[in-house]
Amino acid sequence: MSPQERTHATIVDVANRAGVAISSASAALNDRPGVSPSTRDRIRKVAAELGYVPSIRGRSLSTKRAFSVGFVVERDFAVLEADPFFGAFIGGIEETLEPNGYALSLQIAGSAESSLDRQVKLADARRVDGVFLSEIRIDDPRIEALRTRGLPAVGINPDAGFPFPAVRQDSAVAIHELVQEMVDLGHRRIAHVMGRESYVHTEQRLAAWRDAMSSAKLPAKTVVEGGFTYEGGVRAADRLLSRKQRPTAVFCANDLMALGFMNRAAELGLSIPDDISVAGFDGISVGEYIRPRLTSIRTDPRALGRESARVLLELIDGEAPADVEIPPATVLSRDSLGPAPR
Amino acid sequence: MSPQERTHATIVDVANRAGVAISSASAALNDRPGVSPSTRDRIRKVAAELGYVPSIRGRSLSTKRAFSVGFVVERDFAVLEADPFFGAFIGGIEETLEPNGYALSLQIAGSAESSLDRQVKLADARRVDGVFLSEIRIDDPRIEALRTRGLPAVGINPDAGFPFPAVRQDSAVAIHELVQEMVDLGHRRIAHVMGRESYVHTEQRLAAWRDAMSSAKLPAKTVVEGGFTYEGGVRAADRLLSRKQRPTAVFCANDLMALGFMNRAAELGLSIPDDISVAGFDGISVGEYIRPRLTSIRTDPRALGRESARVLLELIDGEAPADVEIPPATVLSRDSLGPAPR
DNA sequence: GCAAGAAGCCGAAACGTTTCGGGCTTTTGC
DNA sequence: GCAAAAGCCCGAAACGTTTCGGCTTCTTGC
Repeated sequence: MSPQERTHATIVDVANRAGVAISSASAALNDRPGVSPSTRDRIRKVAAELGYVPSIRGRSLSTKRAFSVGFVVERDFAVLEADPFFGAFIGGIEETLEPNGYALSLQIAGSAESSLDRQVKLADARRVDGVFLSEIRIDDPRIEALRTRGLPAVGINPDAGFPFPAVRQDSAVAIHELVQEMVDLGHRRIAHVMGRESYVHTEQRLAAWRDAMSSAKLPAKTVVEGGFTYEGGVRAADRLLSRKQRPTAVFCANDLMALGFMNRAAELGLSIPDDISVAGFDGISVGEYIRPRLTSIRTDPRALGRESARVLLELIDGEAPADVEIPPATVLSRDSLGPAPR
Repeated sequence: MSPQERTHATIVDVANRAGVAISSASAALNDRPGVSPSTRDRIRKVAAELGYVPSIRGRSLSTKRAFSVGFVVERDFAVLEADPFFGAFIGGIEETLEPNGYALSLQIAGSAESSLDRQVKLADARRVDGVFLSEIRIDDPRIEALRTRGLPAVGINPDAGFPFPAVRQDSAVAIHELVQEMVDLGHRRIAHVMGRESYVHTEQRLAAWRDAMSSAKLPAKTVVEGGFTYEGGVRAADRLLSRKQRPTAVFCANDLMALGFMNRAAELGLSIPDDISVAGFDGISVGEYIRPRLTSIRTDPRALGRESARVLLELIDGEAPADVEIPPATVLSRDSLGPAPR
């Protein structure tokens, strides 16, 4: 069986059958002026009869548009697997893309280099009209690559000075609230398990925690890196809980690390939240399913996806969209936070 | 900023600069015969200088190929979020697609109707050369839609009689082993929490469980539906554990339901695995992170993706690939299985 | 009743590639 | 030394759209 045995009706077929020029058919079908109501109807009817659907290929070539946008996910498979951001974000993107006749070209890259490479290939082959930039690193090389190519891009939670339009969801306020909640519960030694180094969102969460600590007049010294993985959380627990003056509360930069931390703490004989309080970030559904249920910070990846796509489409249309700020993340209070032990 | 301000080098530019005809440039760059080594080199050099990358658009139109395949995911967001299949499967697809110059067009559909609709649109607009068919339903309408359109497709774990090439991973053997393990531990009343009705994989797992039970000469009567969701698992626990003669072991058709079941059982004062044994299906990483760790059945969505893409590409190339069977799923023994209470 | 304008329609070019048939030149075989 | 074959290269058509300038025909305003 050949790849395309059944041949599709083209606009030429429609035009012929309706007895008009191709240009008239095109105008009629695209709601452009210059064709009388009666011919327009006739053309429409013929098109429907023939089951005509415009070929995105011809259209692409002619309009110099791919009608497709790209998203290169750069994440370890291990992390990806337990990551809610991914699916929800894409779902949000789709909400905007679909009604606009756009499709999403998704790629998964294992490493940063390959991620850059893939992004570049998408752009150079003119496969996409624009891309989403997520999981942004400090001095991310993708930014420069995109810039020299003049490819429209939108950043998800980038830092200040980002050269493309951005969509952001503030989480600093929620982190402040969370820390304040800990303080109100009597905690004074509050540690942070930070994410993978050199990621912008790692820094953002770290900075917010630091600010919150200093607002509470507490030292923001106790930080260990957990790399956003479960195992990182386990290691962090080992490191933090072996200290003489161990923290009584821990804020982990994502839920996966919080899970690892909790499990290791339990293995070490500590009870949560009686002996130690733990909070995560992301609000993944699994946090609801474990015991104690994980207190976290709820973000809205779906809205982030929806808005990013909207901004990207505007950018592709030649507009100059302003940055978008969606409603801030909120504290998701559950059971892993308790009063500080005395 | 216009969508395409920087203009890419085309094959015409290459041909002009190299002083040859376009057809020669094309032949040279595509390793086709009919051009001397020296001119070939010259053309290649010029192409490199100009940073020439063939436009997928022009190529698509000319070759009648999209160089892109489609995958429409039809799943509730709630399920999607905690689902490992998705990310790993796509990762596997990519492993095959990327070296072959193909891209993946991903869509997420909330409902079955919309899923069909999206699939059809992808096909009719000639956006893709083929599609993956996953989460197949009994009498899935997508099959017919694909058939009438003559669009290449490959099925993931379809049932017998599926009209397109298929890639399968057997799980019946593993389910047999799992049930046998339960029997060996003294269990006699073993229940099944099945997935969402009318899905092929729901039936497959149910049938395997039934077979295993009958091999062990046990009645395969106790079945409740859990719809593949966490809440379904919770409800299943309510239903099964309120019986006078409650089961001592439960096999859930996915891990998410097993999680719900375990949590509800714990809430009802039952201890796992002392009072009741629980097993899931999928082997999601979260199963490792909860206590007790969830015994499950490990599948290999990554390999499934990799092989499906391989088969799909062959099919697109006009070959007639045979069905592929990847190594079977295995039992992932952890802590949620124990001896039957007496 | 007539010039000017508008409306409706058409033909052709353009987008970037591949492919095919056909000339020209060089090599080969005898 | 000559015909045949091979090798190299070229021009043009085709893929399916959109778009633009121009040609008719109709309407309008006076």
